[in-house]
Amino acid sequence: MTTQARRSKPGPRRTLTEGAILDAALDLLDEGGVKAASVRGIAARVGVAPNAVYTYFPDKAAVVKAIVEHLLGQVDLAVFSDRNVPWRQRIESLALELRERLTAHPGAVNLMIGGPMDGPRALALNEHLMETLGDSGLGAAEAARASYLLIVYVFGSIALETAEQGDQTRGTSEDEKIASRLKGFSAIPAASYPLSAAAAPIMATYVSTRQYTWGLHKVLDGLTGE
Amino acid sequence: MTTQARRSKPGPRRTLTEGAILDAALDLLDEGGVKAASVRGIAARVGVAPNAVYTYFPDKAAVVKAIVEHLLGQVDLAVFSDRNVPWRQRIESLALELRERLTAHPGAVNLMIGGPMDGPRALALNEHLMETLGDSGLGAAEAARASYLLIVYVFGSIALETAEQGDQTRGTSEDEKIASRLKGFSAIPAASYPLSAAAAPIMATYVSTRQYTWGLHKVLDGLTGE
DNA sequence: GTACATTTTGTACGGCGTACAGAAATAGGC
DNA sequence: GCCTATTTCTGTACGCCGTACAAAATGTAC
Repeated sequence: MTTQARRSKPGPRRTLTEGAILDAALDLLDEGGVKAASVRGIAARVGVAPNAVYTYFPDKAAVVKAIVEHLLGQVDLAVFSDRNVPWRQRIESLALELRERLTAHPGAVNLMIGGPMDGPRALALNEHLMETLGDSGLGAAEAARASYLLIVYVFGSIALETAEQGDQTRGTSEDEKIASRLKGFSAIPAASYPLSAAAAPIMATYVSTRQYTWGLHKVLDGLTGE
Repeated sequence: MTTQARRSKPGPRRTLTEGAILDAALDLLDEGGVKAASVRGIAARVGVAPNAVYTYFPDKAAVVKAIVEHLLGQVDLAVFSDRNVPWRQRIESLALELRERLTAHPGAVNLMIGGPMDGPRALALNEHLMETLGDSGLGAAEAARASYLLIVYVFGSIALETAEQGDQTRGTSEDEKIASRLKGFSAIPAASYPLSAAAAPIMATYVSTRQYTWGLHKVLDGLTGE
């Protein structure tokens, strides 16, 4: 160890870290939605000139990618790897965990869907899903297709859920959201859309954990042929 | 008809129509992605000053909403209402039609997911799905939940599909897209992600019609408890 | 101490959505 | 057939965005 790998670069020490930038970006995302998470906004929050951000990330797309990876990295896949737990339950727990992490930052899921999810964390998630589905007795090819179906369901659900809520303040409880939706649905003309008007109380609950798990169960039922 | 309802307003005649603006916006969306579909770009294409667009739409969000409705309006739901056709097949045909219409304009589905889909066309789609699922023997509440599950699947699939393709030129065939994806997957380190590396040929086909219908069948299987 | 690599800032460019005021064009009331 | 009210479109401008470029400040290695 004659060569000190660290402490090698010349120039002033950095005043920030990538993590601090990502944290600031997430805060802004939570407070003001996607439009608030601008490079200039991030820089202002961490107390630095706008272009200083480009020392840490080549462009804004890289920041977005890093946020996505950061969020995916927050879910500890090892927790859902206990083979003593039935595979269906492991998948359900993971799906619920993902929903919780991502709905905590509305607008974040839109960032994910904006570009390809090809980072290492996304890959690890894919790997984990295929591994778990392998335990279900599915062959390798079927497990792969099935894991993509699950990814579509999870991210599609969350994306639609946050989209339907628009810019609604984040602090509201699930019951409040449902009540607010139901109120909006009262404007549906029953003459033109009788089934929708009648189903308004159900449609209001589309953004609930119950609907999420209900749909997940149907998907899993379809996968296991039952 | 003594009262001419039309030809009533003062002021110069309009030089454009809402439709012309939407067509221009869709063209730009196809050619240059979401960023190209700017108000200024649209105005330039139809040969008008940027702010003239605001005569037809109150703001850009309204234009986006109109595009979404325009696209949804392109699918003629009546075609999928023939009760002589089994309900599963009707849903499958509709799902395929939606995918075709929306993947024809990559970036458009991101616009849909960006905000709530509460326009009349979206409502009509929901109504149609609930009606069709009613034919399957599901109760009203289950049919409502099931239709949302289908919407999540359809729009989630298309959103992920267009996202994974990034800014890939639109003209490429499905086979070319798959080949390109497979090439990219060869970079997956088999040591860290053995299952994913091995499943690369399957994962490459995630963006295919086959995967889309495969997943749809699984969802429908889950819905019918088989 | 000097040379060099690196971080941060100041400034600037082009593009965005859109607000505002004014000019041109058209309808209805007299 | 003028007058007035209303509407459409343009010119201009503001504040925001992402980011390129050059210079200043700061650190390491020789």
